[in-house]
Amino acid sequence: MTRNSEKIPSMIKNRRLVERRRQQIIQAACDLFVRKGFHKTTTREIARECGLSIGTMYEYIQTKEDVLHLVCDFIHSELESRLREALAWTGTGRESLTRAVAQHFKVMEEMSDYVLLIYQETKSLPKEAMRSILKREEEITALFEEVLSKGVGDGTLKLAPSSIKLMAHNIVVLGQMWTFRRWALSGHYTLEEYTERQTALLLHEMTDENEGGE
Amino acid sequence: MTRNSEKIPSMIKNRRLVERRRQQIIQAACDLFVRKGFHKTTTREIARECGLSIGTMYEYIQTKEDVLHLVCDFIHSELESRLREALAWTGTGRESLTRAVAQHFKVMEEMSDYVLLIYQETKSLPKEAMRSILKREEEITALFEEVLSKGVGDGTLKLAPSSIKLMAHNIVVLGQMWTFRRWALSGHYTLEEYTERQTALLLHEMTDENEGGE
Amino acid sequence: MTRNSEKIPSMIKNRRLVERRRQQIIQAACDLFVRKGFHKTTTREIARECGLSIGTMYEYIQTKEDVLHLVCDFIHSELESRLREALAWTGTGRESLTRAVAQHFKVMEEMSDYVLLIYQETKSLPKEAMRSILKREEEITALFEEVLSKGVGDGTLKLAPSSIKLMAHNIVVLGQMWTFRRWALSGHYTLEEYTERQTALLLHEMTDENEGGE
Amino acid sequence: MTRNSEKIPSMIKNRRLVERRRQQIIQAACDLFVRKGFHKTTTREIARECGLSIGTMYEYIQTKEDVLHLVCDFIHSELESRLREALAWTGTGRESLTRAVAQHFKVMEEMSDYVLLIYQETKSLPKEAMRSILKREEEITALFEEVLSKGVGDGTLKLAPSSIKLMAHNIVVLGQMWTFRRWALSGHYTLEEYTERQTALLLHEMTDENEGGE
DNA sequence: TATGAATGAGAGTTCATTCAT
DNA sequence: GATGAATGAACTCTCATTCAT
Repeated sequence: MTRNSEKIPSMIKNRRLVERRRQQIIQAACDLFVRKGFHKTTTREIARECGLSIGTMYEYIQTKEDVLHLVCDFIHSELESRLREALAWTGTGRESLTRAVAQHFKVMEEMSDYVLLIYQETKSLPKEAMRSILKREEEITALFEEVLSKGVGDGTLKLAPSSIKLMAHNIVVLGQMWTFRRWALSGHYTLEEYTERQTALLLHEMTDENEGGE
Repeated sequence: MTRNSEKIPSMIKNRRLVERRRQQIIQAACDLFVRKGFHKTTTREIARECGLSIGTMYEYIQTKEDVLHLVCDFIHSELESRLREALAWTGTGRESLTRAVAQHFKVMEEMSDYVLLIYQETKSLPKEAMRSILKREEEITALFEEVLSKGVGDGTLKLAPSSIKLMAHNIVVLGQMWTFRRWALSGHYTLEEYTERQTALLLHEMTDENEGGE
Repeated sequence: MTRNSEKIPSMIKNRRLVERRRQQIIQAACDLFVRKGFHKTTTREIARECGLSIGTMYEYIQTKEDVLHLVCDFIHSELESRLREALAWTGTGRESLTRAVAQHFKVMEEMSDYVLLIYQETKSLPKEAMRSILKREEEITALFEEVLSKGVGDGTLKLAPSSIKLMAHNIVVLGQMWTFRRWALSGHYTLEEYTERQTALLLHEMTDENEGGE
Repeated sequence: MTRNSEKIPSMIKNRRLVERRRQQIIQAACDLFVRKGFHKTTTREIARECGLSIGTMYEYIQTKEDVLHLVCDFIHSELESRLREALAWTGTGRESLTRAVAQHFKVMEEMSDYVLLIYQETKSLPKEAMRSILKREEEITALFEEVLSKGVGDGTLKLAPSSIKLMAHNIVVLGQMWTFRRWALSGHYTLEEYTERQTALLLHEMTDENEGGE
C-alpha cells in the first residue's frame, strides 16, 4: 500500500528486504515522531529503536526526510484502507454516509497521534514529497465525494453538485478536528456524542429544500 | 494586547524599550518562521532581520522558544482583536453570526500564513507556553459561543444549548480550514463563494425544527 | 590595610569614594566567589549583589580580574591582622608560638571559605597580581619565623637556624590543611583536638637535642 | 588503572578504542590544563591537541567536565601507583616510612604541575565526580596510615593510635607543600634538603616518649 | 549487506566590557 | 559620577551523513 515507498531510492537491490527493513524503520520512527516530534528525534534514535545500525539504516533511505515521507505515507495508507472498509457495505447514499462518517471519526480517535503527526510535520517535507502527501489527502476526501454523489444520485441527500467537494472537505476536517481540538472537546463530549451531533448537523444540512448555499 | 509578553523575563529594565524591541523581534520572526519554519530559522537570522545584534536580542528574550511564544501570542492577539471588531455591530443574533463568520473567514484569508504557523509550530513550545496559547484559542471560540447564545436567545437561531460549544468550534475550524486546505479549495472556490456556502450550510443547520442532534 | 588597592586604577578621583565602593564590591564578590567560584560568577552578579550598576562598578575597576585581586588582598589583610593580634602578647618564644599556632588555626577555621578561595583562584590572577599575593603569603609566614627566632633566642625552642623558615612554612600549611582537608579531618578530630595534637607534635620537634635534621 | 573511566559513558562501543582515545584526550588535556587552566582551555583546543575532530572527541566524552574528571583520575592513578612501588620493599616500619616519604616527595617533585592542577581544579568538577576524587585522595593517605601502623606495631615508631590518621595527613600535605609552596621553598632548599629535614622532624616526632599530644 | 567510528559545519547561548546619555 | 543598553567574539555541544572495513 505504501506506494510512494518505491520512489525513495535504496542502495539495496533485494526489494523484499527493502520493504521489510523499511517497515521496521517506519514503526520505530512513528513512535518517536509522535513522542518527540520530527526535529527532536535523531537518526541515531530511530536506528537504535528499529534495531538497525545507523549505517544499515542509511542503506535503505537517503535522508532523514525520507523517513518522514515513509511515515506520512504509511499513515495515509492506514487511514485510507480503514475508511475503505466502511465503504464496502451497501445501502442508500445517506446510510453509507452515516456509516462512513462514523468510521472516519472512529479512525481519527484511534489514530489520533498519527493524524496530529501528519498535520504538524508535513511542512518539513521537501516540496516533491509534500505534494505526494497532499495528493493522498485529496484521495481520502474523494472517497467522501463519491458517497455524497451516490446520495445525491439516489435522492437520499440534497446537495448542489458544486457543493459536493466542499461538503467532503468539511466532513474530513470535522473528523480531524476531533484530534487537534481534543484538548477542548473531550471535556464536553464523548466520541459517541460528538459523532451523533455532527452527523445530525450534516444530515440536516442535506435534507429538504436546502441547496447548499447556491 | 500581547498580554503574555509580560511573563517572559528580560534583562532590560525600561519596559517601553522592551515592548518596542520585542515588536521588532516579532515582526522579523513572523516573516522568517512563515518562510522557513521555526526549526530552520536560526537565532542569528532573526537578529539580523530585526536589526539587532545577537547579543542585544538575547537581552530581550531568554531562549529561542520565547520568540515563538511571543510570535504565537502576537498572532492570537491580532486574530482576536480583528474578530472583536466584527462583533461590535448590533443586530439580531443571526445577523451577528453572519457578519462574524464572514469576518472570521476574511481574517483567516488575510492572516493565512500566520494561522498556519500557529497550527504547525505550537507543539514546539514548552508546556507552559503551550497551555497559554491553547487558552487564547479557547477564548476566540468563546466569542462565537456568545454570538450563538445571543441568537438562540432572540430566537433567530435554533440550536440545542448543549451544542453551542460544538457549533462554535465548527465555525472556527471551518474558517481555519480555508488556510490549511487552501491548496485544495482555492482551485474550486473563491473566498466569497466559500464564505457564502459555508454560511448557508451553517444557518440551515440552525433553522426550523433542527435541534442539533439532541 | 588593602595596600594593593592603590595599584588598581579607577576612573574616579575621590579616593574616599573609591575606597568605600571597593569595599562594597569586595564584600559582594567574596560571597559570590565562595559560593560559585570565580569563573562561574558574572560581573553582572557582582554588580547586582553590591548594589551598583554594572557601569558604575566598572568605574572602580578595570577588569573582572581586578575584583579577584581586591578580594584576595582583602582576605590576606584579614588573615594577617588577626594573626598579628595573637603576637601582641608577651611571654617566652615557646608560649608565643603556642598562642600563635592556636590563633592561626582558629582563624583558618573561621575563614575557612576564604582561605579555600585563595587557594583555588589565585592562579586566575594575572602574573603581576599573583606575585603580590604570594608576597603577602610570605609575609604571613615571616610572622612565624619571627616567633620561632624569638624562641630559639630565649632558649625555649630548639631548632637549627636554617630550619626556621621550613618550620614556619610547615606551621602555616598545617593550619591551611584544616581548611582544605576538612572533608577528611573533621570526621575524626574537633578543631581543639586538632590544635592540641599538632601543637604537641610541633613542640616535641623543637625540644631536647633535636637539631631539625642538620 | 583509571578506574572511574568506566563510569563515564561513551557513544563508541569498542571498549579498547574508547580506552585508547581517552588516553589521547587525557594527555592533551593534562598539558593544556596545566598551561592554561581548565576554564581557559577550550574543547576545540583539546580536540586539536589530541588529534581528534571536535565531533569525534565528543563521541568519547559527554561534557568538558568529563575531561577534567578523566584527567584528575589519571593523575591520582599515577600518584598512587608510584607510591605503591615504594611500599613494596621490606624492612622495619621506620625504614618503610623513610622510604615512602622520600618517594612521595620525589613523586610530588616530578608531578608537580599535575598535583597543582588537582588542587586548583577539583572544585570545578560536578559533585559526584568530586566525591570520587576525594576518595582517591583518602586512599593515598591510607597508604601512609598502613606504614605508620606497621611501625607502631614493630615498635620502631612511637605514636598514639588516635594520631595515626593525623600523621598520615601531615605527611601527605607536607609533600604537596613542595608543589604549592615551591615559589618560596625552592629558593632555600633543594628537594634533597627538604626531604632530609622533613624526615628528621617527622621521625623525631615519633621517637622516645612522645605520645603525639594525647 | 552490515557496521559504527569519524566528521565539522553550525546551532543556541553567554558575558566582559564599552560608551552615549 | 552614575547608568544600563548594546555588542559580538567565543563558548560548549549536536547530529545528519559518509565510508572504510
